Amino acid sequence: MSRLNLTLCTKTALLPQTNKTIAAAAAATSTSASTGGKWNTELRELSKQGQYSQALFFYRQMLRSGATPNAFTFPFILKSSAALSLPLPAFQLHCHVIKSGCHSEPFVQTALISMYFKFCLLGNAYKVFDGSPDSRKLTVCYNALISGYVQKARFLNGLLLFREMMVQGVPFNAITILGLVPGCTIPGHLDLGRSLFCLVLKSGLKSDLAVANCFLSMYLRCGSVDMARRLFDELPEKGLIAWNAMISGYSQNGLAKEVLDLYHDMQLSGLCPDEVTFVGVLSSCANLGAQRIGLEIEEKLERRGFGCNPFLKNALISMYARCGNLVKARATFDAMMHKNLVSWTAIIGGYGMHGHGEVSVELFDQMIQGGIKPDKVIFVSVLTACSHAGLTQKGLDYFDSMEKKYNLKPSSEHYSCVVDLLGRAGRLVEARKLIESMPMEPDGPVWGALLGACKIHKDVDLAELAFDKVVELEPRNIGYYVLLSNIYSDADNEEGVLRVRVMMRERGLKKDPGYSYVEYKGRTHLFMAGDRSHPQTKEIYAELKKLEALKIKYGEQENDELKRDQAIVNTAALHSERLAIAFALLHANTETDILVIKNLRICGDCHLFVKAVSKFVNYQFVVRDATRFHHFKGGTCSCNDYW
DNA sequence: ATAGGGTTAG
Repeated sequence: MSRLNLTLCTKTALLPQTNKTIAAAAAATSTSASTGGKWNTELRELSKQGQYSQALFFYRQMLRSGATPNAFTFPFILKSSAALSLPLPAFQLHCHVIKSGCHSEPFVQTALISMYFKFCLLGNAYKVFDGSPDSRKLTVCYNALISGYVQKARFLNGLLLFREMMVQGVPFNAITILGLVPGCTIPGHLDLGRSLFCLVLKSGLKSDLAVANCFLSMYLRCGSVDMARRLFDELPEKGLIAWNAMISGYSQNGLAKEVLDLYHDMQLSGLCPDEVTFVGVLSSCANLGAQRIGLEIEEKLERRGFGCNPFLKNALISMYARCGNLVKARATFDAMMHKNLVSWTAIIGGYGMHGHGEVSVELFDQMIQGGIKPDKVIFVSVLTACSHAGLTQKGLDYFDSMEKKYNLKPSSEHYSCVVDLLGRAGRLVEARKLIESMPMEPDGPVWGALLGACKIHKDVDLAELAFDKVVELEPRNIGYYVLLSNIYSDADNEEGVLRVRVMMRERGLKKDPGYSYVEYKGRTHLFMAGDRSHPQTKEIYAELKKLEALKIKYGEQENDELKRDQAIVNTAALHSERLAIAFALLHANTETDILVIKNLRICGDCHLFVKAVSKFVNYQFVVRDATRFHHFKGGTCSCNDYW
């Protein structure tokens, strides 16, 4: 009889229909009511598969059948209750634990502790730990407590407990470190992270892959990219997670080129990228305006069956939006079944940065109508959209609604948006008043927004005030010096221009050396003026010569406008751009090619240069600078301003 | 058999 039961159980456990599983298992076990064993096996399966509500249901059946839960039952049940965010059963379950006399079992205790942490009931969690003298000898209990405190932003409590462990002589293990280290990412604790790292090196845990990955992501989250890279390079074996951590860490720190290089290296190493990898890579494509790589990745995603991953969908929306392909961004967005706040933020921000503020506002209202609650991040997108589209009143209304309607405290980032909003509209006095009314200390971007507005509306006096403030806060941000210098220059104030220049020299600030880069086959190629470091330098310079030759061919034509362009090809753009374009021409050889070039100085002469070159070729150029997308085709250019 | 953990979008 009992053998028959066993087969029944295992068979049904494999069925996807859980209700059947429960019924069958319940029927099967009802004959041997007092032994918890088969119940526990079933509970483990349900909990493993994430079917938590079924697990709880099953537990109730178990009690009804008269079986007694034991120390092997509760960990599953407590975990299920925590996963379902049902605090009421949590207390009931705690009572059950006590009733069945399992409360001093270490595994049950740990499960109780972590359950209480999931419900943010830190006091209750600590009481479980404190209430039993044995728990102070157990690594597992400390582990649960430490990781709980760290996850609930109580790093200090976690640290104190870790110290207590050391003092008491309780051994720590890899899990202890994994729980504690993420807390070192809060500002000012990196040194602590480093000491922990030393400790781990001595303890022999360094060979634990998870521990190494944990430190890796700690460094990356703290912005210590170089340190992270060193650690990464030293890893004896790099798993997928290490690559992913490094790639998304670069991506979050704005090192988009490094992301693409690393993605390339990863493929060379024979590892297969997964969803997490692609999220990081796509977000870097967005930053570089590298739509073509983005498109390739989208194809790959479809092939790999990652088409439905919401993280990836959102990354795609953002990538297309930031590359200026609003049509595709919108199509991706519209096709998404379950749009979340991030999806909305991406599309709203996309329209905003390309000057379609009205669409952004419309979408935002639509989102609110749909019952999605906005957060601080989306307000930044909406406010920026309003200011770039000149929707001043609308923006002010939204800003007002943040606190009143949605109980969101504006951060200084929101203030800088509104200063920008007012400033662009020429309401400089109000902008300044807003800054003075801020509940927190205004930061660089806030004063910078005012300075930018002064440039538009030619207010030299206010500009000087804003500059004094912003330079105090960000003395090494060269952009502000350039801005003020331009303001003086617009006002024909030669003395002012000179003063700024002297100031820059005294502080040792130099304009960044000009560089340009082109993306090609998943890699980004960087060129500086006079650069000969590229492996294809020879060919590139040859191509450049051919470009010069074009001018001769061109000069034969009798057309004034063309002659002017020819002169520009000849004399204008800086060397780094020429190299980048020569490289691009060298490699592009299909008619549908779109060359995406990110260029920091696609202004004036360089703009005309690319325009002239595009007359000679069948390719399209998309050049992205700090403020616009420039789309060159057949000698014409259309610009999509962000602003 | 059972807890605790490393990588993901705006």
